[in-house]
Amino acid sequence: MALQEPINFSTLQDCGSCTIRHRAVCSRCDSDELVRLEQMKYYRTFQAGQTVIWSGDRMDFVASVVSGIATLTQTMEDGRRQMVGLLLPSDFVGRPGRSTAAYDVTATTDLVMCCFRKKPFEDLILSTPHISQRLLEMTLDELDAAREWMLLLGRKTAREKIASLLAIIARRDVSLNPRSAGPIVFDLPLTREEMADYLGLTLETVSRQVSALRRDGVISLEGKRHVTVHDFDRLLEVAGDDSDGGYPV
Amino acid sequence: MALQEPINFSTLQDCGSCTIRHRAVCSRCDSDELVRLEQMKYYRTFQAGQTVIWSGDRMDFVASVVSGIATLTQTMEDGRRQMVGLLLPSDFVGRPGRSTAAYDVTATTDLVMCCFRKKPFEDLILSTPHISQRLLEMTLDELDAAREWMLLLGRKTAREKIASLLAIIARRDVSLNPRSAGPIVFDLPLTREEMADYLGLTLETVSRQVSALRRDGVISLEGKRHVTVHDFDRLLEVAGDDSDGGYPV
DNA sequence: CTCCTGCCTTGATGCAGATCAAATAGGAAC
DNA sequence: GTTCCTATTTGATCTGCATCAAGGCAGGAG
Repeated sequence: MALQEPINFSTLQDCGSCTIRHRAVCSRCDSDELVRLEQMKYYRTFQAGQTVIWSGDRMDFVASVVSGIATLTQTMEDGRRQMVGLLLPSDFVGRPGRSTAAYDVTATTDLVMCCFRKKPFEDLILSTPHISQRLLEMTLDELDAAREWMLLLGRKTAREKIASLLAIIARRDVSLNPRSAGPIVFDLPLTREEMADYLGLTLETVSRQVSALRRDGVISLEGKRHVTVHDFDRLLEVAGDDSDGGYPV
Repeated sequence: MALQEPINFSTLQDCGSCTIRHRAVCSRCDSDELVRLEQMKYYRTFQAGQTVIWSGDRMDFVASVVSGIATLTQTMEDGRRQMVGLLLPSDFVGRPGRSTAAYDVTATTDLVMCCFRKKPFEDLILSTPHISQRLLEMTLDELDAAREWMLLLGRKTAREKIASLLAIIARRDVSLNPRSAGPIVFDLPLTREEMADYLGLTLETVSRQVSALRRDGVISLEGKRHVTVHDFDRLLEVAGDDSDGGYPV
């Protein structure tokens, strides 16, 4: 994989100019609260493919994803794997009050995380409602996302699953790089195998269904990762979602 | 189903003697906070099979399940259904800051809920960290449960799914009626169809796999609902869970 | 008592996706 | 350029669960 881009840590140090400032767990903090957070924070970087932490390992920090993408996966004894979360910039990792990791956390792209030592962070949220309220809101959002994913895993066909995943990635991409109209273009941040682990499929089925969506004109592919969605409503229709589910925002 | 048992509302009115006092969203409240909650609370009862609220409907309350069992389900346009949550006594329903229900909520047994009008409740949690902290903790637990369910839906076989569901119900039953050792006995609170909706299966497959577990001696059945688990570790093994996943507590 | 009705079981068959196997494409190292 | 090496595609076959179709059973109404 590519070498890691150099990180400008001097820029990172300043919460006020942080790229996830307005969306992360700290988004509601006032300047006093930010000062306290800045004192306990530190950055960690991981290269694509590296494991951040293994399920069951001692975990003495919590963190926000600053840039890059990480995954949460569960593994059964015989090796079956299920991804249970996709962590994007501003998403939160770890659980106050828990001492070990519940899932494997892996960097799928180069990754920068803003970490807080767990004990000071736990103390801080007891006295800082702005943080715990935001954390509650983010956790409720994750719970909704997990439940939407349960519908996908339990009831959707392979074709619908692939289309749903593409729609989620496309929606996120538009929210980061808004454009007025026209086709949505993005790079898949996941390998076929990672997509399979997320969707409860095999990588062969993923590959076949991606090819089928290309054949049917729902998407175009350049190379294996670069995707063009010509008609987002069509994609949502194929995904089995209510087509009034809202344009990507 | 049976007629609803009479509810003794005079007993219910008093938070101090409430059966879910120590586990619900109010568990950390001091007596002053309970007084404020008592002023805004009211009880609602539902008969088995009744719908509490439909997805998309306006929802101007949040609530705790006091007794009975409710389900959260999502439905696709063509009728495919997936249960995304099982609500047991002390579980919380609804989301502060959201005005409509995100899921269908249905009573599968006779049900008593302790409801709080949403606006006063939202105001209260802003000033009552005991409630919002407990709510965060409960939401994080639900998120963990949802993620465990994602592994089940995405990667487990039908047989493992059934065994997993039985293990969850058995575990809950032991936690409510602890007994030192010996077989675990309980009644299934769900029909075969509800089990299928929870597990991402058809009701026929559920029926077949329950019969198979009976044939193999993993469980015994009297009638269709009364289950005996002779060896909990054996059940966990069939469920594909780490056998050290902890004895029911 | 008999007849419903809702819930459940069991059997026969079909198919979506898994599994097994092989070929191809695109980088990176040399 | 050649040689690996990994990710991906594609093909052939298998299988677990869905689907379609009959009954069976228990409880309530008459």
